[in-house]
Amino acid sequence: MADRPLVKPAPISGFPEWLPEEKRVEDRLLGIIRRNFELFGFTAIETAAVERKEVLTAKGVEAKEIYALSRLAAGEGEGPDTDMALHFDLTVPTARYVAQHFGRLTFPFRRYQIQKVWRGERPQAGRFREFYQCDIDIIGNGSLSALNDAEIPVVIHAVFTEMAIGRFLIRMNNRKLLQGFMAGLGVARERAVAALRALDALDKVGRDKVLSDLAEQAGLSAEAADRLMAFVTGPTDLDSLSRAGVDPLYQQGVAEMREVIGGLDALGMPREAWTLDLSIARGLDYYTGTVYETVLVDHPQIGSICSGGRYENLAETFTRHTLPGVGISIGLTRLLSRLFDAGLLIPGPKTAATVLVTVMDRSRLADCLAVAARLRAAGIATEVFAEPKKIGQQLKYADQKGFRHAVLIGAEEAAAGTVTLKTLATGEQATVPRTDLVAALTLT
RNA sequence: GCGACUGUAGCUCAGGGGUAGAGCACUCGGUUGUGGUCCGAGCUGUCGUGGGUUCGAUUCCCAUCAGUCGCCCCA
Repeated sequence: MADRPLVKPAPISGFPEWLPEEKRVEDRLLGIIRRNFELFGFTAIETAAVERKEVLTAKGVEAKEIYALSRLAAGEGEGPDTDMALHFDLTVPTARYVAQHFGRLTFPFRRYQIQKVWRGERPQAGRFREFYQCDIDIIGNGSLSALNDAEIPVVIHAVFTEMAIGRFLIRMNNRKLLQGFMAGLGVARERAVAALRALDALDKVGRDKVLSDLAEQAGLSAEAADRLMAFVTGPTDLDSLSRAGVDPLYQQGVAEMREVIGGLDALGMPREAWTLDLSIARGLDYYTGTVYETVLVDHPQIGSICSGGRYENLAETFTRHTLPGVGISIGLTRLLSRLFDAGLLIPGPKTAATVLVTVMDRSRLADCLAVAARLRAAGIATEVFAEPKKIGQQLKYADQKGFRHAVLIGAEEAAAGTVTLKTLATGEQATVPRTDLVAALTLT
């Protein structure tokens, strides 16, 4: 037996696995997300874990980010390769889904989607190769009102408020402001992309570094870089913004922003929950208007926990219909791992049950099982300790797993038709008639 | 793709050319039906893998694999 070779159980980097008490926390957060998404009228869909490679690469995503599928061995006359790969986000599958089912969907289409995605990246702190994304998107047919851009952060606000993980801030911007402002400065389009990327790092690397990046990597003149920096760090009230540029694209951005802010106020979004931050650019270049990024105010090192934006034509690679959309994604796995690391979330019980029925005397096992059955029928999650061990060990088990109550049934209780109900946290014990046990547990 | 660091008990880690140790965890006990504290006893290892140097390697060297943390990019 000792000589039997073992396969060493080892973690695979970037594929997190939670312990039961951690998974319970994840499920609780998933429940909050799902409930709030539905509260705003988003309906769940699920797409396959795999897509055809040509679907995933249509948007110019780097191929090394994508895990492709192959079989370990090929059958007769065929190769091991397939044309399938694991999806790396939920936006591309949704675009394909919407184009594919266009005729049977009703627009504006509001869906939410909570699934794992896979990315062929090098893992590091808070960065995984398998993780949950929790997406909402609203997709219009031909057009989509800016009121939708306002509703998205309101949903996110509801989610994070209920999660109670500390103060958070939803930072918003509109890409047309940056792009229009740069057009006004005479910055060429291909340089603007590099400039947006440099700007996005502002609060990470600081003003001086961004200025030098704007000059060296985006090729902006010193004057253009200075004016861009002054704009981005300048006043963000709508009147100031309106005066800051005359480019048509810029003015369109101001108008959209005005509509979004009006919508936020009308929807009852608290002013302190969001801010207009002109440095938010977001890396993905399919965003064309509003962009969002959410951070925990007291833990900026955690980084963005939720981000998204508006795209003018979501499914252009799959259909000739014009389908504008706006959406956002919560990176739940990153959020969870960082909240655990920061001690902002502390795992609780290791069991889904609240009551452990102990077995003191094996000859009375049937009694114990009957009590458990009655509790379960009343909707109280209950476990029976089935191993022949001493009562002390059974209580130790109850303590370690985090049950709230233990039920003890010995000779005295059996004779009197009662049980002893012990509250583990306090050690308090009460003698309760069996017929009152459900009521006693429901009250506490 | 680039760089730095780390692989020794279930976990966190110490050690060091003569086949290994601590703390925690775990198991049992401290008599009858009571957990979290305390005390006692016990169990646990191909020292990541392969090769080289050596009388001898877990220890030194090389390679490899794995992991952690940065950069890039992003959730």
